Amino acid sequence: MTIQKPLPTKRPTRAGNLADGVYQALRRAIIEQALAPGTKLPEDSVGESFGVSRTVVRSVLGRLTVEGLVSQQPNKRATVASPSISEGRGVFQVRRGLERTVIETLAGRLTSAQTETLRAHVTAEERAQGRDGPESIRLAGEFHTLLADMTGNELLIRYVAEVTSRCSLILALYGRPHSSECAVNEHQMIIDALVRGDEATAVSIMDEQLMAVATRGLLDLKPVRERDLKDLLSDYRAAAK
Amino acid sequence: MTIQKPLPTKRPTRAGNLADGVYQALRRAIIEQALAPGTKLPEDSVGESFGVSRTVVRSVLGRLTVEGLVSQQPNKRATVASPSISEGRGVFQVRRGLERTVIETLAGRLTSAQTETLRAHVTAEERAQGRDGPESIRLAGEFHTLLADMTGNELLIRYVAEVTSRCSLILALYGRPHSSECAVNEHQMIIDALVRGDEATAVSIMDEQLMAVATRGLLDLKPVRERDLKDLLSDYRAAAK
DNA sequence: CGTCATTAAACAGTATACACTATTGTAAAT
DNA sequence: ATTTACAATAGTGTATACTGTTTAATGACG
Repeated sequence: MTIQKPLPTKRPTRAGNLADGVYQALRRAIIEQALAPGTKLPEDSVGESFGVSRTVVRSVLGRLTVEGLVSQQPNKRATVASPSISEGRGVFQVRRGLERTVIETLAGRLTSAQTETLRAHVTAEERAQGRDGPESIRLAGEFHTLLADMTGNELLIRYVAEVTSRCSLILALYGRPHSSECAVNEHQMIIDALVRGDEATAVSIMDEQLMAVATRGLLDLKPVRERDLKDLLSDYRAAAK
Repeated sequence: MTIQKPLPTKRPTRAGNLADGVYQALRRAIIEQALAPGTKLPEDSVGESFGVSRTVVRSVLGRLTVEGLVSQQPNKRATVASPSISEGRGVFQVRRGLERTVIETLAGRLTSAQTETLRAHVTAEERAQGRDGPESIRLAGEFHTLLADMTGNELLIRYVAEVTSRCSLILALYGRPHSSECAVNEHQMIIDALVRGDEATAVSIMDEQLMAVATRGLLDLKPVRERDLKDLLSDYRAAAK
């Protein structure tokens, strides 16, 4: 039998779910670039910094890995994911398909309350437009998850949230400083089309916009930035082996 | 300090990754209905039956929960998911969108080797058509994941695999005994359209087929079957509380 | 008999211990 | 000086221990 010591400064596990909190925090940290892609995430250190044990961190890292924000390989430290450009393109392509489904589901079926919510959001976007980059970016992203939420389709919501967060990462890596002034106006047009049930128009605006972001706006630019050096080297090494 | 006992019959952890094995096994068991929807999955029992500890089981259940094959709520036992009809519809809708993206990606871009593989698969489907339900169903499903694989889009592959497996669950719950004799022919037509780059036709056949499965073929039928009884009861009990 | 309270058994959440693997630093040998 | 061997370190994989919560069983009381 094992002899136990009194556990001095240990609170007896009050909360039901530490993992969720850590998950949210870590996720935000990654999306908002507080943790740059490639950053090492040893379970111990992360655990210490959140005041939880490896068990919790481990489950969180697992979730984030599934979502593509963290990459893990066996017996190696987890790192903040740093997707390649082609992965990035792939994510954007899937996103286009998903958002089209969102639009199709919503066209002509928005309640007035929902319309109101959307218009209010666009107003907020307009207000934040001139100044404050991060805020503006966040709002632009939220427009899409907001739409997805309104479908009430649980899976669709999850997938859109996932691709949206991955796109944030990708844009941070490969996007040019800032090129989203066009968004607000188009968001307005999407809402209008949605309200009058003009599915085709809504889809085409949305698709166009995402397409633009994925190609002209961002990915085709210069992909090499400081933090990618390591990735590039590893690619070359693999090819040379 | 804690006093440790010698750990008598403990093997020193040979393998690097038990979780993957258990994951595969459990996943198959669920998809193939060896574990019916609603089956309780206590961490201890599952662990014992696979000869691993709760730690491993826990991570596996987490993964499966994300994929929608298992459902978990805090402090309750995990169960094999038993999606509602409306969830089912939602999954099918997302699936339609994803598969459309697959078709669009592939149209006019199939290599001859890929075409060969697809035709061979359809041949296998034809052979299995008359007899052996399970085999036939499995092949019909694999046609879709095979297509997805050919896109080379990692995320798309994962999503299609996920919705496909969820659809298996849903069909098992709400589908009529067997109504997939139409599939083979249409698969052939999709390949043809894909090869000659006729995106519109390929999309419409695929979409039509999935739509048919999701509405006429399956979901609108009688949703209540024996194994749902327990679920229904639990719903009522919860509502009555 | 049925209903509610009380207790016992399962079970999940979390932390920690130990085995194993990868990485890194360092010194010997060429 | 460069490479190889090996030890020390850091980190993951997994099992187990313990605490708190849910659920089932038991019994008291109406």
